[in-house]
Amino acid sequence: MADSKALTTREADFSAWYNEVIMRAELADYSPVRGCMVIRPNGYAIWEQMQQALDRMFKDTGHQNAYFPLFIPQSFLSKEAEHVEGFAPELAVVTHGGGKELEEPLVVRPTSETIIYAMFSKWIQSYRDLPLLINQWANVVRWELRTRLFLRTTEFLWQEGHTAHATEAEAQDETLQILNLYRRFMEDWMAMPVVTGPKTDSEKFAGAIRTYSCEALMQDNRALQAGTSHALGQNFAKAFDVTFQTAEGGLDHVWSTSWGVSTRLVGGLIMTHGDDVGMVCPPRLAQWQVVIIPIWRKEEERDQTFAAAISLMGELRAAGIRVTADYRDMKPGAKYYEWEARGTPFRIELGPRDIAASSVMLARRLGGKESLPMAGLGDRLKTEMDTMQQGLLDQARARREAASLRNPASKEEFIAFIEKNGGFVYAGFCGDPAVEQEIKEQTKATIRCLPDPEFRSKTAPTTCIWTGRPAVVEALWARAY
RNA sequence: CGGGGCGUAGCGCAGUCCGGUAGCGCACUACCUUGGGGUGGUAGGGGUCGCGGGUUCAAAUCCCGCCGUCCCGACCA
Repeated sequence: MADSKALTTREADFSAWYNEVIMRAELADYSPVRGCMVIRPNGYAIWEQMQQALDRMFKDTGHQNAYFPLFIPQSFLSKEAEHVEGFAPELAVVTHGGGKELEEPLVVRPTSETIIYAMFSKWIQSYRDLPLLINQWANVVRWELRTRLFLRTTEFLWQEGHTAHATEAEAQDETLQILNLYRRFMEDWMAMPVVTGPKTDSEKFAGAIRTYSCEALMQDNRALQAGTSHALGQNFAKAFDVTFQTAEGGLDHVWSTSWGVSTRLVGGLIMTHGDDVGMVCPPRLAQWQVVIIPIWRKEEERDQTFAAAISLMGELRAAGIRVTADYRDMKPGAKYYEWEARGTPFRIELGPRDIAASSVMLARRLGGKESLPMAGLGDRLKTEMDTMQQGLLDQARARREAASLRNPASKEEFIAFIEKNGGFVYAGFCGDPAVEQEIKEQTKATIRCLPDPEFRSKTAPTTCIWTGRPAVVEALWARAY
């Protein structure tokens, strides 16, 4: 511990680096309850920005928010066979209430399909009630064996959409519309490029007929499942008797979908953009896009500087920039380190020299410091933010491509690449269980998804993070759409 | 549940082999100093050394038991 202020580098120990970034940026903390996370104000602010952006996108596509109970009767889970089988091992169960043992235990929701479809069956009578497009912002609990801050915690915050449709085609459109919405959010707001596509049967959601996911590649070259969208077919409709009268006068079960993203996205943001100084937050999701650091030597200078900072802050806020100022009595350098660790995109240093020259010193989180005239600063900052937002996306995409292998010539090349680099391998070995098993055992690689066409190699159709002969991929892919 | 590591101040750790006054860094409190990249100084607060038992004049240290926690495997938004 020669220098307790030095951050572990990503290169040296990614996991330790990740935890240190979270602690330094004061994003989250461990709680007294094992596996549960306390989200601190800085971390929650990022989640709030995400919520606002996503919520707007949901509303724009006709979805409405609602809220359903935290407790679900245990018997509800059992109504869908695959669903209960998938979630049983990770349920938290309430057996006592009001000092008495309950007649029927209540599970704390691991996801809300069951309670929501129980309600849908009361709400839906006619094809005129469809589609029913509902979203819920909520917390859920899954008793995972091993946890990591933001990425896999016992309790987490998320958004879960649940929709019911009259036809399979319409439900399928919804599933893909949301997948695309997620992708746009992750790329445009988080500057986190993703590969989209259907999951294999073994990886799909418990109870779904098809699962689509957004897969991102982190800086340790490991994949992160950032969001999922499920086509549930009529499975839950049949289990919960969600029927409607068709336009033709018949009776049918609805076709439903469900989809969600969680606070895991905050973890993804850290692992995508963070550097050896700490967090890097894309401007569009930053609580504070700009922080003003007043600098002074003497009392009279302080008053003058504070006044200038307040005035500048007012101007920038009027221009629609999220800006704050740090008036604390600390050395400027100490403040710089703190705001950099938090990931604040831009810092404005404002001292007597700048005020005299009607200029400011602008420092970018990604590096580079220059003196700019105070006039027109708002417009300049907006340009800077656009540049940074785009730069982060480009950088992340370039990193992903550098860590991707397309069309390995042999199983051996595939295994060697994964073992050496990790990353995404677009290849085609799935369909041969023996080879799949061998790769899994030797490399711990798994099939993330069967990439949508645009992500596949131009020379040959492939799948993401391992797969096989194009023909096999084509067959799986055809079945998924 | 299998294999391994660790429990000492809020955090990170030394001390344990070889028993003898409870330590260090960061953080915190007060004052002074400093202020365009973590300023320096002085003083200070904070511990049943994970829990229980045993050996001993004497246990953070040795012995036995228990508990907690972290990492690796099975699970995973």
